[in-house]
Amino acid sequence: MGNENAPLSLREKQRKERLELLLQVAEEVFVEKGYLDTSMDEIAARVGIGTATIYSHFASKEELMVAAILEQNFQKNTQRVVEICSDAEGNATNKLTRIFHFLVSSDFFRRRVEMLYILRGNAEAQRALLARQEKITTSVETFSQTLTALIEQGKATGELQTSTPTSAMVKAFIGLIRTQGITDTLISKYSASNDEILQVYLHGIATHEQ
Amino acid sequence: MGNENAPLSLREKQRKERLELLLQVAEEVFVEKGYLDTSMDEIAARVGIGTATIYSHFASKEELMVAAILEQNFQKNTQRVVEICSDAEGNATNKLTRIFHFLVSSDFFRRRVEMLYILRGNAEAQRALLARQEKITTSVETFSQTLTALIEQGKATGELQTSTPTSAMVKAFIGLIRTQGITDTLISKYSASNDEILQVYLHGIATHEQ
Amino acid sequence: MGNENAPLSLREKQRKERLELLLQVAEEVFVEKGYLDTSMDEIAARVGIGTATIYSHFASKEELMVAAILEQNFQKNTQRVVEICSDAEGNATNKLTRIFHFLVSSDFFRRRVEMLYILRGNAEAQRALLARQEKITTSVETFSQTLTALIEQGKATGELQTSTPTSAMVKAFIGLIRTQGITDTLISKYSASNDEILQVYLHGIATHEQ
Amino acid sequence: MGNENAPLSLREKQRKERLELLLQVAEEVFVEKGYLDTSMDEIAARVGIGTATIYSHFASKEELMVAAILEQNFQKNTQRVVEICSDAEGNATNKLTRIFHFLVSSDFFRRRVEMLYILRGNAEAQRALLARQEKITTSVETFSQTLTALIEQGKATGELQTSTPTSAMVKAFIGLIRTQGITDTLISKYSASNDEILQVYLHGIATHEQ
DNA sequence: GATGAATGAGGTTTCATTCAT
DNA sequence: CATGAATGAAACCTCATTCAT
Repeated sequence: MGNENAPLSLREKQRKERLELLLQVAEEVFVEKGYLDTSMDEIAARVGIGTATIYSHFASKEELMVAAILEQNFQKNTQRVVEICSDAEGNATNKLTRIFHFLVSSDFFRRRVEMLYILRGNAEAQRALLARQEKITTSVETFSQTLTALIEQGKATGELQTSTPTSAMVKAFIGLIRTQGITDTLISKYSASNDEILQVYLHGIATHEQ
Repeated sequence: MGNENAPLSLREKQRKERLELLLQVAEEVFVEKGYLDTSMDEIAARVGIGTATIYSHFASKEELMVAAILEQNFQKNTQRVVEICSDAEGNATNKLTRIFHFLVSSDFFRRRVEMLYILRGNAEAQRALLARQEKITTSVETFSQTLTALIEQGKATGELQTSTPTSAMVKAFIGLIRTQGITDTLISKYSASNDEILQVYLHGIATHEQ
Repeated sequence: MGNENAPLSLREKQRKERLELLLQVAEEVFVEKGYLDTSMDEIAARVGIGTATIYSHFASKEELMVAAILEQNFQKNTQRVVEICSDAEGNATNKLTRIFHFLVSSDFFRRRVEMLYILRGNAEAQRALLARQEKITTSVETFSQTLTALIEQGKATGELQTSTPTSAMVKAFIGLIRTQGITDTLISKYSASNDEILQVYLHGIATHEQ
Repeated sequence: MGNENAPLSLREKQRKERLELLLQVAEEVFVEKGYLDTSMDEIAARVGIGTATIYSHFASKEELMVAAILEQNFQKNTQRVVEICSDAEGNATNKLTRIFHFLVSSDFFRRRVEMLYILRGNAEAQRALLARQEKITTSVETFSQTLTALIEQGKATGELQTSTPTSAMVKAFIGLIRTQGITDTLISKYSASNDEILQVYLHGIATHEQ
C-alpha cells in the first residue's frame, strides 16, 4: 500500500490531468506544424492554460518537445512490442513483421527522428534530452532487450542466420523503420510498398538452406 | 548559335562566381549551425556580400537552403555514382558497396533528410522545393536510372534475385543510406558498423542458390 | 495593562518569528543579488514558507524591500551609535571616528542608498516608503538627535568650530559615510583609505587655534 | 586631411544624428523613470525609430544605459572642469568651489552613481561597462589629472595643507559631489545647503596659519 | 491563516525581409 | 545592380501577484 496510490488531492489531480492534456496537445501541434512554427503561446491557448503555466512543468520549449515526443509514446510503443513478442504464436520472422507494421503505423520513429534532426546542434536541447533521458531509460532498455531476445530466438531455431551479428540485425531493423518516416521526391517515385522493403530485410537475415 | 554560349560580360561572370560562392558558403553554415541558428546576415557576411544581395538570387531563406543543400552537391554525387557504375570491373554487389560507402561518406543524404524534416510543414518551404525542383530534375532522373540499371544488370547476371521488384531494392538501398545520418541513443548502443548493416541488405537482395 | 504585553499565543509567536526570519532572509537575498534579480519565490523558498504568505505581511515587493533594508538594521545601528556617544571616555572627534568606522563596516548606509536609488521614481515604492516610514520614526529621531548632541558637545568644549552650523556638520558626516559604499572606476584609482577621507572631514570641522 | 573629416554620405549623417538623438532620449527616459521602469520600446517610440534599430547600435539595454549615462555627458563635463582650471583668475579654493557647483548642478555624478548601483551584480552590465570603458578612458584620465594638478597647485602656493595626501583630497572631493545626488529622509531634515557642506570640505583641506 | 499553482502582462531580443541610396 | 540600415512582428520567457483549497 505505497502512498503513490494514495488519493491525490483535487488540486494534484487536476494538475496531473492538465499535464497529460498538455503533452498530448503539444505533440499534436509539434507534429502538425513542426518545431519551428509551433509557438508556446499557441500550445497554451489550445490547452486552455496560460503560457506561463507550461513553464511550471517544463523548463524550455525544447524540454517540452522532448517530453511530448519521447515520453508520450515510448512506453506505449514498447509495451506493444513486448506483447507481440510474448505471443505464443508466430516465429521470429512473423513477429518482426508485426512489429514493423505496428511501429511504422504508430509514427513514433518518424517523430523521434524529426526531433533529433531539429534539435541537433542545439545546446539547450541536448541538456533537455539528458534531463528527460532517465525518465525513459527503462523503456529504452526493455525495447532493446526485447528485440535482441527475439532475434536470438530466431537464430536458436535456425530461422535466422548466425553469421550476421545480432546487433547488426537490430540496428538494421530500427533503421528500416526510421527510413519510412519522411517523404522524399528522390524515392517517392519508386512505387515499392513498405512491405516490399521489409521483404528485402527479412530475406537478408534469413537462412537460405534448401 | 544560341547566345547561352556567348561570352559572359565581366559583370555577369562575377555574378555567377558569387552565386557559386554563396551556395557553397550557405551549405557550410547550414550544416555547421543547423537551419534555425543560421542567419542570412551571417551567410552574407561570410560570402562578403550585402544581405540584400542574397534576395536577388533567392526569394527566401527556405529557397536558399533548398538550393544550397540540393543543388550544390546533387550533380556531383550523381556524377560519381554514374562513374562507379560505368567501371568495367566489379559486379553489381561490388558496385553497390562502393556507391554505399561513397554516399554515406559524402553526407549528402544526411543533409537532404535533415532539410526535409526541418522544412516539413512549412508552406513557404514546399513552394521553394517546387520552385527549385525542376533545376535538379535531370540529376534525379540520372541518379534513379543509374541505380535501376545497375540492379537490373545484377538480376540479368543471376547475381541478384528476380523475385524482389527492382523498385523495392532501390528504395531500400536509398533508405539504407539515409538511415546512417543521425545518431540516436536508441540504436547508438548497438556496435554494428555501417558495413555490417550493408551486409544485411546485400544478403537480402542476393540469390542464394547452392 | 495593554494587551500588547499579553502572552502571545503559539500561533502568534510562530508568526512573529517567521516574520523576523523573512526580513532577515529578504535582506540577505536583496544584498546578495540586487533588487532586480531577487524574486519573491526565491525569498519564500529560502525562508521555507509559501510565496503567498509574504503577501500577508507586506503588500508588495517594494514594501518588503523597504522593510528589509530599513527596519531590519536601523534600530540596531542607532542603538550602537547611542552607546558610543554615551561612553564616558573620548571626546567628540574620537567618538565621531568610532561611529564612522562602525557605520561604514555595518554597510547599512550602502544598502539604504542603493535602495533609494533603485526605487527612485517608482510610485509604488514611494508609497511603500511612506507606509513604512512611521515604523522607524523613533530610530530616525534618536539617530539624528544623538549625532546633533555629540557635535554640539564638541562645540561646547571648544573642540569643534562654532562657525559652521551643526546641521551642516551632521549632513556632511552622513554624506561621508554614504559615499564609501559604491566602487567607481573614477575614484577607485585613488589609493586613499577611508581613514584619510575621514581626516579631511575631521580637519574641516575642528578648531585650528594655536 | 584625414578622411575622418570627409563628408559623410547622407545615410551616414542621418544615422549619426539618430544615434545622438537616441542617446539623448535614452538618457532622459532613464533619468525620468529609472532603469527598471524604462523599456526599450518606449525609448524607440520616443525617438521615432523601431525598437530593433537600437540593437544595431547597442548590444543590450545595459550597454545603452552605460553609453547614455557615461558617454553622453562625461566629455562635456570634463571639458568644463578643464576650462575652469585654466582660468587665470582665482586660486585653488575658488576653482574647487566653481567645479563643485558646476558638477552638482550638472547632475552627472548622480546619474553615474545611480547607474553603478543599479548595474551592480549584473554580469551583462559589467561587460557593457568594460565594452564602453575605453571610449571614455581619455576623459577619465583628463578629469583625474586636472583635479590632481589643481590641488597640487594649491599646495604649492601654500593655500592647501601638505599634510593630507592629494589623493585623499581628490577622493573626498568626488565623494562630496556624489553625496549630493540622492534625497534621503535621514538627512533631508537638515537644512544645510550644498554650500555649507562644501565649506566643511574646504576648511578641511585648507591651511590654518595665522 | 497558509499555500502552491496559475497567470496576465510585459520585457528583451532576434531576424527575415525591404527600400532608399 | 548592390547594399547596409531599418524594422515589424513575433518568440520565448519571467515574475509579482492572486485565489481556490
